[in-house]
Amino acid sequence: MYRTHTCGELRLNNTGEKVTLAGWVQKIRKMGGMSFIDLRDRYGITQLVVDESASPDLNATAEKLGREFVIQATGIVAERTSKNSKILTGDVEIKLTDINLLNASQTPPFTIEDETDGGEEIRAKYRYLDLRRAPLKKALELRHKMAQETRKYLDGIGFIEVETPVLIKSTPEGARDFVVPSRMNAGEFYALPQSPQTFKQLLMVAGYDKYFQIVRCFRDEDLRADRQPEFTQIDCEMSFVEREDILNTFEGLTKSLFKNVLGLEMNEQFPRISYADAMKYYGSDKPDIRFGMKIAEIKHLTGGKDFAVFDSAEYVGAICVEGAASYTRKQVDEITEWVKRPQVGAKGLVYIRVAEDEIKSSVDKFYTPEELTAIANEVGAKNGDLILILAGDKKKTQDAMGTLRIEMGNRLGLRKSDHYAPLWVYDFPLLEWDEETQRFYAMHHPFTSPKPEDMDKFYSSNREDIAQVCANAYDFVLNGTEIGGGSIRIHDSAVQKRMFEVLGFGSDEADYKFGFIINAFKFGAPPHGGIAFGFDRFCALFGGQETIRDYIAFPKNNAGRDVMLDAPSAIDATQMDELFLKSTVKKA
RNA sequence: GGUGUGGUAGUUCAGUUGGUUAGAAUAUCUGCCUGUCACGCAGAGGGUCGCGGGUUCGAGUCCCGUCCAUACCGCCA
Repeated sequence: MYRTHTCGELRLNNTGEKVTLAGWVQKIRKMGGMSFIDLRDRYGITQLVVDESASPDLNATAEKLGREFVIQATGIVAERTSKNSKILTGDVEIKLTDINLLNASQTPPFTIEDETDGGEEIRAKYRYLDLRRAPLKKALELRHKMAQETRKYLDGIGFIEVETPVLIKSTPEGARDFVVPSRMNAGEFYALPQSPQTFKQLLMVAGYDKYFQIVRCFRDEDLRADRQPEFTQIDCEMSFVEREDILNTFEGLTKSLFKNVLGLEMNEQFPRISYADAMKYYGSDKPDIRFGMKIAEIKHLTGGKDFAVFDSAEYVGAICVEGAASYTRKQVDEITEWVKRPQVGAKGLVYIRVAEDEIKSSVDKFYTPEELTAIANEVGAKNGDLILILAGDKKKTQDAMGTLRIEMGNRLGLRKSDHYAPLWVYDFPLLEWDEETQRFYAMHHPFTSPKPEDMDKFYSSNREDIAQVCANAYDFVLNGTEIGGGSIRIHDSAVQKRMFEVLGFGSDEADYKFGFIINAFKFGAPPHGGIAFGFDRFCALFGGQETIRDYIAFPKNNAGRDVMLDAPSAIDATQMDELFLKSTVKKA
C-alpha cells in the first residue's frame, strides 16, 4: 500500500497515528538542524518535518529532494507548535521516520503555485505541470461536478443519454467541417460533427422522446478566448413539446446546477426578451443584464437643428452612464478614440454631461439646454450622469452601442463575475439574406421551424416577406455570454422541403446533403425540439472566468495547435498514400 | 484574412536620446541557520536581446521583412 491517507485529510484528531503519505514535493524549507517539506497531492498539502530525531539515512534522502520529486513518507502525526490557518491540514505535521524516493524530477520550468511565475505559452507546453496547480485542479473539479449534476438532473426527469457517431457526413452549411480521409473509400471523407443535430432528430423519429448527451463537437473556425475547435455541448432533444416545455425544462437544469454546484438558490423565473427588444435595448442578441444602462433611440429628439451628423443618420442611440459626468475631457476623448477603432466602427461620439447647475455637451452649438434636457429625460439621466450618443446606420450603430455599453459596464465595474444574470432570448429571425451570394442562410440551422403565425410569409414568393419570418428559436444567455441555443424543429417533410427551397438548394442537392433526414421524416416524425448548451463556457462562467481554456484539460492555442503534442503535424508518405492524399506542403 | 499588444537569464519583466561589461525579481546551485510555511542571511552560475536583412563609427533600442504568442474584428448554420 502506497499510502494510508491523502495530503488533504489529516487533522488534530489523527495526532499520534502512524501514517504514510505519497505525493509531490511542493517546497523544502531547510532550517539547519531541521527541515520542513510541503508534500502535495490532489487533495491538499501536508507539512512533513525532519528533525534531530531522524536517522542519518532519512537525513541523507531528505537532503537530495528537490521540487516536484515524488516521495512516499511515513511518520507520526503531531500537533504543530506554530499552526498555519491557511491550509486545512495546518494544525498538524508528520514527524518523519522514513522517506522513500519514488521518482526524481527535473526542475520545472515554472513554479507550481496558485500564482505561478509562468506565462501562457510555457504553461501550455507543460500542461501536465500546469494541471498540478490548484486553480486548474479546481476548474476541472468544477467541470466534473457540472457534468455529474447535469446527468443526475436529466436522468431524474426521464432523459436517456445516447452516444452518436463522431465520423459522419460533411454538410457544408454553417461552420467549416473538420474532415477525415477514408482509407477504405478512395477519395472520400468523413466529417467530424459540428453538433449531433441530425442524429438527435433521428432519435426523436425513433421514439426516444427525451434524449441528452454530453458530447464533443468540432468546428474548423478561428479561435477565441471562449472558442475552441473541439468543445463540449450538453445536447438535448425532446418530442411532443413546445417552446415553453423546453425553456422550463432547461431552466430547471440550470437552477439545479446553480444550487448544487454554486449553492445559489434561484427562485425567480429567468427573464425573457425577444430578439428585437434585445437589439433595441442592449444592441446585442446576448445582452448582459447584470447592469441596466439600456440604450434609448433618440432620433426623434435630435432632428431639425441643422446638426448634419444626426439629421443624416438613420438611427441615433444613447446610453446614460451613471455618475460619469465627472469624466475629464481626456477620458471622454479616450472613449471617443475607443469607439472609432475598426472593431467598434463608430464615426464619432457625442456626449452630454448632466450636472447640478448646467447641462453641457459636445453639440451645444446645435442644441439648447432645454433640448438636451429632453434627451436626458428620455434616457433617464440624473445629475452627475454622462450620456453617450452614437449615430449612423441602424444595424451598425446598434451593434456599436451594444459594444460601448459593455465597455462602460466594464469600466464602471458593473460586470461582477460572482453575480449571475440568466436570460432567455427568443423570436430570432429565421433567415439572413447574404448580398454576396444572393441567397438566404439559416440563422440557426435549416431544421429550425418558422413560427406557426409566420407560415404564410414563409411560403410567400416575396423576398421581403420571407426575410421577416420569425424562427421558433431561443438562446440561453448568462452574463452576456451565449450559453445555449435551440429551437422547435421542422417535423413535416413538406415544410422541410420548402426550407431547402428557400435556402436555394435544388431537390437533388437537398437529397444529397440531407436525404437521410428527409426520408426519416416520411416515417412518422413527432413534433420535437431541443437545445444545446456550450458546456465549456457554462463551466467557465460558473468559475467566474471569461476564458474556457482552463476548464478544458488539454486545450488548443490561438492557432488551433496543441503546443504540448505539437499537433497538427505532417504524416509520413505511407500514411498519405494509404489515404489517397498527395503531399503538397510540409514534410515531416 | 485584418487590427492592436508583446517576444531580453529556466521564468516573469525593466532597459532613458542609438554609446562602457545588458539589469531586477523569482527559480537553480553552494555555504550558514532548530519552528518555518512568500522562511532568513551570504555568495555563485545563468543571455543567439525571436529570426533574417538594412541604416550607423556603434543597434536590445531606428528601418524593412519574417516567425511565434495573445486579445479583438471578419468567421463561428
